[in-house]
Amino acid sequence: MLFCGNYKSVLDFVARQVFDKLRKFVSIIEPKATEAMETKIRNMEDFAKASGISRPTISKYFNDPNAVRNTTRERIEQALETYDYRPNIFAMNQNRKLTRNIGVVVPSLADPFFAEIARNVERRCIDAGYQPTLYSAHGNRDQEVEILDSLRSLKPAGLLIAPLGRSSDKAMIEKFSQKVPTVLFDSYLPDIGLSFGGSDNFQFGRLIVDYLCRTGTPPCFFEMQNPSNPNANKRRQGYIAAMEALGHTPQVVSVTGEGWNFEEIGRNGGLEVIDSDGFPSDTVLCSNDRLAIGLISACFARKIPVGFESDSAIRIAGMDDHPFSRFTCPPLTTISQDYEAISKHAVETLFGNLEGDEITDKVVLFEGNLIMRKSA
Amino acid sequence: MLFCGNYKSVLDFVARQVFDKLRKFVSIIEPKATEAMETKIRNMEDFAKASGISRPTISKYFNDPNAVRNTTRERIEQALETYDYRPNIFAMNQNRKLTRNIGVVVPSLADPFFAEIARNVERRCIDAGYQPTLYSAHGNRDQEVEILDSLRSLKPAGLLIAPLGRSSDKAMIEKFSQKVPTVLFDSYLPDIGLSFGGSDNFQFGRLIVDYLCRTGTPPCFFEMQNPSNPNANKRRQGYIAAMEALGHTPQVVSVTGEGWNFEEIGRNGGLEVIDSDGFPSDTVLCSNDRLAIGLISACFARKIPVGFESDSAIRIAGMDDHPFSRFTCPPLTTISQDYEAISKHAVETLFGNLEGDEITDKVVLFEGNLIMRKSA
DNA sequence: ACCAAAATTTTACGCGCGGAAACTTTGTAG
DNA sequence: CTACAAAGTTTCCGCGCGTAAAATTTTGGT
Repeated sequence: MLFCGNYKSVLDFVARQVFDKLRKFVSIIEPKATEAMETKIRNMEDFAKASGISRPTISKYFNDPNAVRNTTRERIEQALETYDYRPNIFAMNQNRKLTRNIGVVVPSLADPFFAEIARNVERRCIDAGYQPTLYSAHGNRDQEVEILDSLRSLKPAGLLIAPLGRSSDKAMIEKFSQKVPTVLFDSYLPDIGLSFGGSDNFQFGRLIVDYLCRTGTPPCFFEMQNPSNPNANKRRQGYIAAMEALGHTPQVVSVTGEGWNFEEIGRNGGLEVIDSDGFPSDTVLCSNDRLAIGLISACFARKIPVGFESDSAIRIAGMDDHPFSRFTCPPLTTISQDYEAISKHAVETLFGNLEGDEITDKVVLFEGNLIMRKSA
Repeated sequence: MLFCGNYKSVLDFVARQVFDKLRKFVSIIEPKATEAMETKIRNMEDFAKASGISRPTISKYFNDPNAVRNTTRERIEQALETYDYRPNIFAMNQNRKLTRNIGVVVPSLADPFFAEIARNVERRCIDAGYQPTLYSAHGNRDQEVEILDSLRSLKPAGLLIAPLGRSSDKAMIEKFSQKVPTVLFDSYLPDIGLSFGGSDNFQFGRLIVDYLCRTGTPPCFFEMQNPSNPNANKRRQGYIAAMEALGHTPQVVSVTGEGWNFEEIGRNGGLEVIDSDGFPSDTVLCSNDRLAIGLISACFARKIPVGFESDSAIRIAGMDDHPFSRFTCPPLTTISQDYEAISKHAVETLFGNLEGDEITDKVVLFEGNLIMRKSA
């Protein structure tokens, strides 16, 4: 017999011959083989040895499975199933300039709206092969700063942040965004980050004012005096513009209150208004659903029937399509935010940029949809 | 002049003399000094050099600030302010057997109850000098498994988990808890983890049944047919025991529904019951507040007035003191869970154990308080 | 069957820190 | 002042992996 070819193919050939000869003993051999498999894989080197592939190649595979040849990838993935090895993420991230960590920051997780959008964003990050870590500023400027501060040491590949808004430390966020690719969502901060994606809050006003005027008395606008969220201002402006376009006089009712307990503020503010002069219109458009929930609660307390039916005394509408707004009494008419579109924009813009795409739009606004329920 | 003492004290002496001579130039020197300070501290070695303390001591300080002498700690902390260096957490955790990472896992962040308790737990971890990372299983068994799986690679010092409950992969959690100190909260899994702390759901039933019976018709019990959370069973049992103790016949109304959309389930189930035979009592105790919110919504849809007043047709009570339950129409009478006590127990038990304390109680139950509002 | 291009292997170094060992300085007590 | 334990310093090694360069092998197409 003549051996031709490189030593590897010769070895392959010999190995196959030997294995065929030994096949009848396979039942005896196998227990030993599994025993050998049990030898703990402690690091990439062990795994490389066990899988018969060099460590640098394994390393390449974990950084990008497509960076290795198909056949190699298959061999690695097969070995991976056998030995269930996973690289030490601390050692990985130590030398890598760019980790696959993504910081996800929202102003308040106690607000189901943000909980929902955070969930959506999180899922998308994981699906894209990144590792999101979720943070909530709990409505607090210092905590937002603290989060960014501790985020630095995670060397994140990117940041997806819904800023607190007015109370954010904009300089801090801007500084951070210059080091780490950052995409904003929900709440806009001028000239910060790669891009911003959120709802067209101005359009919200037009949409719902049109509807409310078409079906009854033109609405007044119910809001917090010093809204922490810039969206509230856009919404007020949208309301005013829409009213004026229709030839009505805008009427804004501002109530005091600090912080993020919007339901509480809406309720207390509502009670105050009701107990003094009352609302200037029998239709109240609230700056957001949570205020509306509080206001509905206040109306109930004062036995004022809410709804669009003839036996009702007041119509109330909100904005956001908060997860709970369909369970208020009556269910809340509102404008839905496009959760999916917003989270999709944020994630895809960030990852697109990380992979070299150009940013096409600095600001992307998504339209809301009118959700008609019983309250207005 | 004669120099006596070791070379360090001599140097110190000389340095002080030199410095005093140069004091008048301090305004000239300082810019240079700050310039020197700007020399980027890239690692612990640089920082050690800059602060004039050896690297191993710096290392000790970061692992436990109390492990170094007071004067040394002050010097380090002063240098820390000057140079704002922070150790590379990846390099730190690579060699340390025990990180300061704490995994915090809740079944669903979209539920404000868990959002709230998670916030509480998070805060306590940070205050204790640990680094919590928050995860939500989103009501999904696979995601819970996935979280624990990816948590492994973070080498967490401990795990604080509110399991999904019935649908949890108990074997997985148990296996995990044998490697990582684990404390359960909210939802009990027998014989898993160091300790469990949660509400005494059995007592909830007694408390509210007593109240409802004292003030009106004995309640029926409204629940999901296959509650994913074991607390629901305890609550039913508590209801039944309390009713029997008072000589009443317990009546349980179970509605179908899967998942974590409790409001939806409560609403649909409520509509179904109302539209067929109606509830067996004019007082309905709901297994949790979210079901109650759904039921109130159903009653409103059918124009059934809810409340304890004479013009009402049905009384509804819940359990949890959900953040929104005070804004329902009418505000929901319920049993409050002791968020503070539960999170405190979880955190303190875990950290106590990490620092060598013995576990005193495997199971700790906290009593709820009756929150009387208008709904019952 | 041959050859250039692509992929893999070999070899070697470094990241930033933890931690051990042997030694020196410091603080405190007798 | 001496003695001694505690704290700090020096020196060294290793963790698990990224990454670069050079050598080698494999691949795909002619």
